[in-house]
Amino acid sequence: MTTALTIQQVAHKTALSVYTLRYYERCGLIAPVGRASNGHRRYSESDIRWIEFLNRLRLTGMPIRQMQQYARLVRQYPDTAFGERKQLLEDHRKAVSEQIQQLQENLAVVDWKIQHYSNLEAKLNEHNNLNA
Amino acid sequence: MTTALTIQQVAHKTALSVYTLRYYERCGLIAPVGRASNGHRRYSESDIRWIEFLNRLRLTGMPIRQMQQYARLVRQYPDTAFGERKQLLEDHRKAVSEQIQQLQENLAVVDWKIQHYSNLEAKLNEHNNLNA
DNA sequence: TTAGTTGTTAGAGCGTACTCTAAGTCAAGC
DNA sequence: GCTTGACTTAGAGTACGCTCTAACAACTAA
Repeated sequence: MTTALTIQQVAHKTALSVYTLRYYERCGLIAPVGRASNGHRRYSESDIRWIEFLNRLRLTGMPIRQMQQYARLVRQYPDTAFGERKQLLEDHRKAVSEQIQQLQENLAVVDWKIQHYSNLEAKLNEHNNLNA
Repeated sequence: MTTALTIQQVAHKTALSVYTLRYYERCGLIAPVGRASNGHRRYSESDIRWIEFLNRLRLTGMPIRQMQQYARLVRQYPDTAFGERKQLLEDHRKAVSEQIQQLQENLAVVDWKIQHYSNLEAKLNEHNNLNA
């Protein structure tokens, strides 16, 4: 028996809103999901795996356009053309690595500023002590 | 002699657009900049240092609201209350560190997928060789 | 039977951070 | 004097990624 989850359950499981799940389906990020007899969506395990991977891409800042391109490749050539998909992911990995690098460099400057404030505080205290 | 730069020059130097520079001034991120006799902005070196630090905050993803709060503190208490500013930066540093952590974790999953595609490609090639 | 819950759709609205437009000013060069 | 170009302003427009609304459908429990 395969578990078929409702949109609410998937929203909880993936930390995406039901709005977002429907939105992603509308714009082709998620292939049309199966339906129960009443027309309600029922997500399969493979739907959920796909959504979870999408979410990884999203959380690394991949724009929706690029996720759409990736989704298109997967659907168009399910069992071949890994190269193109791999290339897309590798380009993204490179971009994210560079972003992490940038974040670390900029964070170092913020750290420097925090240290600067610590020094100023220390001097202020010293001054107060001398005048006590 | 202090160098006083035009908005164009500052845009080049900081990699922000002239629109953005004016926008930042409008919304209080940058204190009103000095003017030439013709009303054109002239940025001082300390203006530029401030803009460059703002840019660091921006590039680490600090929202404009928070930068406004920081700017307000700096202008309100220029020579005291370092504690509050320091706290703001420390909170931000924590948030950015966690974001970097998250990015690295999610990137690891992307890496795993890339590796997966490499393996599939290798199998595909092997198969083709056997049938050659 | 009726109220309540959970879903459906198309399409409108929103928050963020810019980005651009329109109309005008000012100084320099022809 | 006139054009050109760099600037000014207030305010409108844009791109992105959701987020919500309105109107309706289907099922359940009282």
